[in-house]
Amino acid sequence: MKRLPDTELEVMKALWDLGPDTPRPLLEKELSAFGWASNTVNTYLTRLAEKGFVSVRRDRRGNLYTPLVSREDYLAFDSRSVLSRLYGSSPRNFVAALASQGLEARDIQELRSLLDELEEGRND
Amino acid sequence: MKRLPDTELEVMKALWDLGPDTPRPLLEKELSAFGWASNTVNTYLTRLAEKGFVSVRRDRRGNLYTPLVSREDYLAFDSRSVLSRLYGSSPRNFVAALASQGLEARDIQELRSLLDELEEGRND
DNA sequence: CTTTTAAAACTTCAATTGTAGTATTGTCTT
DNA sequence: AAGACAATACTACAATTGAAGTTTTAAAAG
Repeated sequence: MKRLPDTELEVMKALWDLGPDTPRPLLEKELSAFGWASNTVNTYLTRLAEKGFVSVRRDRRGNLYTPLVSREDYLAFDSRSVLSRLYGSSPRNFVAALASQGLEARDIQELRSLLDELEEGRND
Repeated sequence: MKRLPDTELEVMKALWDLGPDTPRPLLEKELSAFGWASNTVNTYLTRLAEKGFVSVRRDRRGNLYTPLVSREDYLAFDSRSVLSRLYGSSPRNFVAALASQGLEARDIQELRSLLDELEEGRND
């Protein structure tokens, strides 16, 4: 797997939200906030297809796009990659970097309950 | 602040480890594992200087390089940037993505004690 | 003071990314 | 079937990145 550039990632996020066999108009609507020309979205989709991240299926009225890499798989890859690049592969270091600018109480609570869940699973 | 490309980041990491006024030979030794030509390191340093990430001081025997952005500041920026790009700005989501591939018990312990420290600070 | 030479500056080059224009094609209308 | 039109494909182009070659500079050796 390879890290995707920011723009292609935004397209993937839209596709993950919209599910398989997304028609182009729907996708463009989802991405409208970026203000990209229609051709621009086209380019990103082509590149994602070349990289094996989406499949394209031809339909009478237009193409249908489907993500070939799941959000979960990409995030698993990306999060590890981030961690090793700058944080010595230590999750603690990453959260500490975040916390240096202050963390919301809610974020801390969420983390804590996630850790609880993780340890639950471990003790089965 | 702006995210740095991978190679320039490696140079910054070396400079952060070596401290201010690092002479070139020392820096290159630190980076030797990458197998870059000496000229290549030069290029990266020039770019980092243009971007305002390092300062260069001329000395009789050669240049001395000093990081202008601290590791702490860069990590604080980078960690937030990562979080917002893909994790809905939720630290929990990031750690959950990591955990989907399994987390070491030690990592969980470290996170937990970090959270404890963070809440200590908060209750002063 | 000239020569050598190591360091640093400047130049180059291909691949990737951000962005969109032009060309083509396939479908719907008449 | 011919034309209109919209959707897709192909081409373009500047900026950035990864990498290193060539030129200049300035210090050390004679």
